[in-house]
Amino acid sequence: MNKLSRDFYSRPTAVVAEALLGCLLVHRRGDDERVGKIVEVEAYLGAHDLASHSSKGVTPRTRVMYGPPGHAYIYLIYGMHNCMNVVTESEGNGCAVLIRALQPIHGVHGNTRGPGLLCKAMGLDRKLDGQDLLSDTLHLAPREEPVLHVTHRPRIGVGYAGDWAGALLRFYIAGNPFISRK
DNA sequence: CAAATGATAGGC
DNA sequence: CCTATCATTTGT
Repeated sequence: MNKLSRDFYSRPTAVVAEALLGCLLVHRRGDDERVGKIVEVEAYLGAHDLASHSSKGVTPRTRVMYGPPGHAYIYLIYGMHNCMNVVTESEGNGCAVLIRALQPIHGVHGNTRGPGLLCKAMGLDRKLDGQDLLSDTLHLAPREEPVLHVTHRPRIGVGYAGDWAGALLRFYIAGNPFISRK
């Protein structure tokens, strides 16, 4: 199966974020298998990161984020779009990596340039919130080719986060045509 | 630039 | 209970 291991996720969030670039996201429902290559991510740190949902502490919504690593944190944003994250570090830390864009590999139809769009194209929604990423239903697989150059930028849409708004925690594969924005 | 659209968190 | 806000997308 070649899934990324629990240990892969149990590392500092920014390290995991960069390591996820080029890896494959696999969602299986019955006969339907959809695979996309991760080309853009953002790291969300723990309670001290004002851009992170975990800065509100443990709530019904952030429960999964504060749970053990290697699980999916999927939430509804703006009443209409789902966003998928991967929980990192260790239980109680509230860290995760937002997947922002994919390059379609197999069985994926539609636009995957943006966190809401890729969830729609991959068939991901909140029913998968808390899903174990070592499962067959939803998991990640190692990159098949090395990622040569990574670009670092401030995260998108977090202008409310004060000093954290400018942190260079958005990473993408330089030159990849499936990035959500320049 | 503004609307769509509903869950969430915080205030009262 | 009430309401401002929101890790977005789409159309004008």
